[in-house]
Order: sequence, then C-alpha cells, then structure tokens
Amino acid sequence: MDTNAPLGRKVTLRDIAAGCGVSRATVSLVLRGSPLVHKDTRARVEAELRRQGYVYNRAAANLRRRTSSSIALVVNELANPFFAEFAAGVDEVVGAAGFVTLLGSTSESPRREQAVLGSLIEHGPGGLILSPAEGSDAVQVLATVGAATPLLLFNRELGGELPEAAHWDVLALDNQQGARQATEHLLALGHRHIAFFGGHDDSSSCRQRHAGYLAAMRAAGAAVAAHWRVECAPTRLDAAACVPALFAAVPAPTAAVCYNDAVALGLMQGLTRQGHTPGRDFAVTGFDDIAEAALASPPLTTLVAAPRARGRQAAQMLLERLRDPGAAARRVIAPVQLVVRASSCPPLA
Amino acid sequence: MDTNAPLGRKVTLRDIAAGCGVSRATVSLVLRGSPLVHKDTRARVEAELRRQGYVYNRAAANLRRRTSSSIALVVNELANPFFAEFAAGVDEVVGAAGFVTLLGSTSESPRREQAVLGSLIEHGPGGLILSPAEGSDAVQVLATVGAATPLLLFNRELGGELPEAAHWDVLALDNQQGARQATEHLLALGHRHIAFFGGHDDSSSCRQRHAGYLAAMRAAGAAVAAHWRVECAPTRLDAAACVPALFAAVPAPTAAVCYNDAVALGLMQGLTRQGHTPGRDFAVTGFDDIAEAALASPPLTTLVAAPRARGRQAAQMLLERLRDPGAAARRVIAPVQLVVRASSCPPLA
DNA sequence: CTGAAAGCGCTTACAG
DNA sequence: CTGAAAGCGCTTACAG
Repeated sequence: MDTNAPLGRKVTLRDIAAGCGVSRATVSLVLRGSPLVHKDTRARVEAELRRQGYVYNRAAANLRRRTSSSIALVVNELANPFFAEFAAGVDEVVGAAGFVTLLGSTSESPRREQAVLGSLIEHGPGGLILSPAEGSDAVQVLATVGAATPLLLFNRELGGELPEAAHWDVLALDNQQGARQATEHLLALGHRHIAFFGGHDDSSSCRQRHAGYLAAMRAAGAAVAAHWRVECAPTRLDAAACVPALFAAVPAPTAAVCYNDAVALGLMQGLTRQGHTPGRDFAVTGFDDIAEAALASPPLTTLVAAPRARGRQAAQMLLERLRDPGAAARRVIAPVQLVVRASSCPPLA
Repeated sequence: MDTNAPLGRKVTLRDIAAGCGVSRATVSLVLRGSPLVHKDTRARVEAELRRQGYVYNRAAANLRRRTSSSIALVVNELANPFFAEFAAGVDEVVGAAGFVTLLGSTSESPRREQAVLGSLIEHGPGGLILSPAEGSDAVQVLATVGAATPLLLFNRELGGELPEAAHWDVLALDNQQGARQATEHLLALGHRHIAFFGGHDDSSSCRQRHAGYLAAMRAAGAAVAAHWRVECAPTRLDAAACVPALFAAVPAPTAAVCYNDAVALGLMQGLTRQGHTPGRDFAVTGFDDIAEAALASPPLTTLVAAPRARGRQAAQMLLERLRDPGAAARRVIAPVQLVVRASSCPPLA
C-alpha cells in the first residue's frame, strides 16, 4: 500500500485507471473477475489496486446496479441472551452470503421500533428481519417499511389487521405445543394444581403458551383456578415481586408453568422468600433454555428454543425470499423441545 | 401512501418533483429542511412525499456528499453476554446520533476478522469499533481497514508492532487493577495459597490480569507456586476439565483468582466433581459479572466491567473522533469494581 | 425563492 | 479485448 496516499481522499477506480493507463471500465471488469480482460492487463491492474490500497465502494456499486448488500435486523433487546444468540445466528449466514447486517434494537418500544425501522430502511437493505416489540402494529410497520422490501417476522405476531400489501414471511416458535409439553410433564408427576405464571396476555407468544397450558389441563380433566394465572412483566425482577399473588387464595398451586426462563428464575427467587423451596415443595418449568437455566439452583426444566439455530433459519428464509420475490409467503413454526432437569420438578408429595 | 405505486421500482426525487411540478433540487431542499423553500411549496412537496410513500435513499446522498451514516462494530462473539451488552450499548448511542450499526462477529478467529473487516469497510462506515480476536495483528488490520477510517480498539491490544499510520483510539478495562483487587480480597480473608486460573497467556487481557494478581501476591509477600497457574480456554467447559491440574502438586491452593466468570463457573463445577465445596473449602473470584455470576451457587464474587456502559463509552469516543479527526489518539482505561458476594469466598479455615 | 447542470464512484450496454 | 458515454439517486454551487 502506498503510504503516501493522500489521507482523507479515498482511492477510486479513476486513480487506478490513471495509474496503469487503462479505462475505468477495464478496472471495473477486473474487480468483478470478468473473463473479458486480458491476463496481462488484469495483472497490471491488480498490482495497481494493491499499490494504491484501493477499497471497493460497494454503496456506489449498489446504487448503479440497483442492488443491496445488506440485511437489516431489528430485535427487541440485543442484550437479552435469547436475542443475542438469535442475532449471532442471523449474522452468521448473512455474512456467509456476502451481505452485511444492519443492526437495530427497540427496547421493546413500538415508538423506538418505528424510528429504528425508518432509519434502517433509508439505508436500502435487501430485506429485513423483525422481532416486533410488544404492541407493534402491522399497518404502521408497513407504512414505514413499504411493500418493496421483503420482511420476515420472527417470534411474535404484529397487532392490528394485516394489510393486503403485506405478504410477509413468518418464523415463530411452537409456543402452544411447548407449553403443553411442560404442563403434561407436571401432570405426569402428579400435580393437579398448576399455575401459569408471568408474561402479559397482550403478547401473542404469551397467549399461545397460555393456550397450550389450558389445552393440557383440559385434556387431563384438571380444573383451573383463576388466581393461578398471574401476569407480570417478562423479567426476573417483576416475577419475583408477583409471587404472593399465586398464594392469595386456595387451593394454592403446587407447580407453575412459566412464560419464560427469566420469569421462572424470578419465581424461584420469590418462592424462597415466601418460605417455599422450589424443587422440593414446588415444581417450576421455564421456556427458552437461556444459559442461566441449567445453572440455577435447582436447575430449571425448560423448553429449548435454540435461538441461534432460529437466527440461521430466519436469515436463510429471507435470503430465499430475495432470490424469489414472487413466491408465496411462508409461515414456519419451529418446534421446541422439553429438556427435563429433574431437580426443578419434584413429583407431587 | 399511493397503493398503486409500481411495486419493485422505488419512488425517487424525480417522481416527487414531477408529481408536484417543481425541480428535484427543490424537493431535496425540502427533505433537508432548508429555510430557502417557500412555505406553500414546502407543504405541496411534503404532501406529495407522503402520497407516493417516498423513502430517502441515504446511500445516494452519502455518495454525493461524501459522508457516511454508519458505524461498524466487530466483536469476537456476539452471543457472549459480555459482548451482547457491549453491542447494545454501542447501538444505543450510535442510533441516537443518527447513525446505523453495521455488525460483524469473528468467532475469535483472526482470519474471520480479516474477512469481516474487509466486507464492512467496503460499505464505507464513518468509523469502526473493533474488539480484536485473540492473535489479531495490527499490520494486517491496518492493511484491510486503511488509515482513512477511524478505528477504536476495545478490550484487547493487537499483536505485532503498531504501524506509524495507525493512530487508533483505545478503550480498555483496567484488568491489572481489577485482578489485583480480587487477589487482595482473598489475601485479606487469610488465603496465602492462591491460584490464577484460566485464560491463555497470549491474550493481552489475560497477561494483564495475571500481572495484577502477581503484583498483589508480591506486595503481600506471598510465594507463588508454579502449578497455581493453570491455562485453559476461557470457557466453562474447558475450565471444568482443567481443575485437576490445580491439585497436581503440593501445596494445594485454597483459593483462585479466575481469568473470567465463565472460567470461575467451570472451576466451581470442577471442584465439586473433585469432592471440594466451592464457598466452603475453596474461595473463587471471577471477572466480568455476567448475569450468571449472581445466580451461581454459591454466588460469585467478581469484577464489574459494566459492558453496556463501556459500549456507550466506546461509541461516544468514536463519534468524538469523527468530529475531530485531527485530535491526538486517546487511550482510556476504564476502572472495574469488585462486587463481593461473600458466599463464594470463605475466609481461610 | 426556484431550476439547470455537474458530479459523488461505480457499472453496463455499445462501439470499435 | 478495451474505451467513451450514460446513468443509479442524490446534493450543491451557480444563475436567474
């Protein structure tokens, strides 16, 4: 690299062309590996590219070719291990396909989400992967994203009526089936008084999990008391604070299917505070299998969502969509697997 | 939005200009909020922008203005909670400043790092935040990033001689001081046989932490046995497997300062397997304060690196650099704080 | 206050 | 096999 290169001004095709006495078109052909260029010319150009430390300006190329080389990824909260793994999976296949990931995080706020989408879309991503914030609305998303950029929805439904123009792909977890498995596991251990703990009913994933729980209870002929459904924010802290509500009436539950692992960990904390011993006199299941789940005491029985694999899958689906924009919208429901860590789920005494 | 807009072709300034009988220049002025445009003209243009569902093409604008609206972020492993938090912090201030984050993850491989940097740099980020992979080399990084794009190094030094042209900003943790604090804490509890466990000595952060440990031991007049230094990969799994080496000779250690939390958690697992009881007959400290640290049994005494705050700080530093490219390179060493969770560190029996 | 023209760094038919 | 010209969607002096 020429260390005397004028700092600040970047080297362009024109500099390379001038440097070895060919046209800009020829340099462009060399860059793109065209077989039309003579071997010797190619060698001269390549030497000059190295000498001047040329950096390809992909934005200019994209403008001219009307292509894109980026995929936008918008998640609720990047620091949440579930989404961090998901993002890592997305970036893995996006990068391998020669694209770059544009990142955005919404802090679970529909307003931030609108702002983030608006900003990202101006950068012309080829497609967009969105894990919607709670309360995010389909009409608004369509208005800022437009119908020209393929969108893949992950994890949650959007609120509101889905507009005609929005034929979006969807990748979701099988929440209902997962929660049903967890509930059946507790039923098989002899529990009948099983609560469904945590999450907000205005989140579609929460409603689905709750439905799976109810289905299992119904199938087993187990009655469901109203105070066994306790709503709370899907965080450890709020979950711990809401534990008393579970025991506000009789009969008290002996087990709980939790909305997710964070809530389950908070529940266990709260139970201890109340004088219970999770894993001895109370059974708990989670959802997600975050890293802490296996480490908690007792280790947590939960459902493996495999977020990294889901990230890879989401990116894959979006890339396929880019290749075939006309294909029918896909709706993939990924199964989740129960991982039994016996110590969090004692049989009914 | 005009729902009859030709799908595929995007709306441009030209369409808006034609749609309301002004020139493209005027539309451009409206978009950028210029006071030169007459109120009525502005209103007409804005209505037309909405009607046609115009999306600003920032790449084209950047090309013309020779500006950038993105910051590239390259981390070792996005799924690592430490870096996930860091990335969330970066994205927070990058987004607030009107930039977009380009993401790359290197899987701790210098080869992947080169590929990722090469790809990102072609997208013309205004600046770059790099948390180098272990073994990453300064000369190579400079060769692919060039001297024109400001780079901020986070967390680790680069290997090799730092080239003249590379006046990069640095944000690092005070590894030495942190490990020294942890060691002093153990010494104060009466321990004298203290190991330094985990990490590889070819990582600069590991060398610094080791140095802090040695400094504290020396200052206390405590001898250091060779077999108290056990290297292993900075993962829970490898740490657990390497525990026997600690007890391969006498005197056996009664405490260990660990390279990081993952290693500390692995150590505790391995100790249990060996018939020890961490928190009763063995004291352990970590580094990072990942989410699992507080939840482990026993909860882990560790050093708080506050990665999200570090992310915000890194982005802030880089943005300041963009505003003042000429300023002298900065080197910020962020302090880390000891958080004592007594149960992981019993006093010497 | 508004418009015509040039140009950012590329690519792509089209001649030669 | 190579070059001249036009154009991707913007912005920015410069006239008027």
